[in-house]
Amino acid sequence: MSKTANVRPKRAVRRPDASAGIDRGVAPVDLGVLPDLVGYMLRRAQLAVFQDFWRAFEAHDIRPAQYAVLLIIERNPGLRQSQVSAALNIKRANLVALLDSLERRGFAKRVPVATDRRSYALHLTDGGAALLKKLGELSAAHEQRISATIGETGRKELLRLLHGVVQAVGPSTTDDDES
Amino acid sequence: MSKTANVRPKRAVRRPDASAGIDRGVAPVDLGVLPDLVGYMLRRAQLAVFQDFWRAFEAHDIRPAQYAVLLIIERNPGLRQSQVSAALNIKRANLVALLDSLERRGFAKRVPVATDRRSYALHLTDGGAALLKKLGELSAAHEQRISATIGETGRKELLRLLHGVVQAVGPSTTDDDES
DNA sequence: TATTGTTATACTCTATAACTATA
DNA sequence: TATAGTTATAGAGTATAACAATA
Repeated sequence: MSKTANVRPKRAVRRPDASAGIDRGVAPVDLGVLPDLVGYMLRRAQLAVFQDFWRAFEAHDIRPAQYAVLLIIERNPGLRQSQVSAALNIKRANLVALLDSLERRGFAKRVPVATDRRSYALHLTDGGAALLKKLGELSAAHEQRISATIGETGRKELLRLLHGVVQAVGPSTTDDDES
Repeated sequence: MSKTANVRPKRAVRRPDASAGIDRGVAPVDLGVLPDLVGYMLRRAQLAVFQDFWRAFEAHDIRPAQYAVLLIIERNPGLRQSQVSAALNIKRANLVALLDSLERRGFAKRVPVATDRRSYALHLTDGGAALLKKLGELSAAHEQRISATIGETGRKELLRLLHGVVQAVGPSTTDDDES
């Protein structure tokens, strides 16, 4: 342990006798090892990326989880709620309101299944398909904005590393299982 | 490394001959482009890593945000709450309860500042310093668990890419500002 | 008896406004 | 007037338990 990366010389907490802490710049706070902790940087990066995503999808009032659900329904027409729940790590109970919203807004629909009247087959509406077409463009631009900062090579490498972390460190929470 | 990645028995969704679909086993859900979206993978990775972190720090009942606050106080003794707030992207209002908890448990303390009676200088207690020493070991082991999956080189590279993303895509929300 | 979708509920995080006591 | 810390509150996101209908 204690590779103790860059030990910055602690910047004196300059504090004038009156007020005016620092001219007008950034806080002189030393983050220490935090920037070297994967968890900390993952959280910061996730917040940053989600913020860009949110801004891009704001006009359509679609959030990450909703986009993921739409995408998975598009790719797997007829999917059941429990399957979406398991695939995306969303509790069955929490998926209900999300789908209610998508259905109410005319993007997705629940179709009764003749062979199993407990469940519904999920499908996109024409409006939902059209929406996804537009969102796909916004998503591509969003990804490109990321590529613009770390390069497309860096983006691919980032994805590769994230997959490695996910697969090994936390193979997802086995989802929904309750009771 | 993935030691068999213990795949839960996951009762095969045994279902009559009705809707054939796919045989037993894992969910036959196609995630489509989701695994190629940085935002989606960042979220999955963050959840996975935080889960490992949580398990590691569980015995001490310390969560990521609390650990970050303790670290930053250790590195910058005498820091004001507003500075911690700005540095860690935690709203001033939300920092109060967090510090109350750390203070109540004897890990940190608020020391009145003679020159400005509105604010407090934050310091670790001896107990807090001792705790951090122990937590540092757990944190190092936690990072090593990540290195074990993508290699120490991969971990370093991951950190580099995450920094790139954070700096360019979202230089943090300028924090607390309200009103 | 087990599963699907559902409701109700609770707990954590985060966000905003407004208050106090200082400055 | 502006700022530091605080309070209260609201909103997401996520977690569990229990129920009805169905398998």
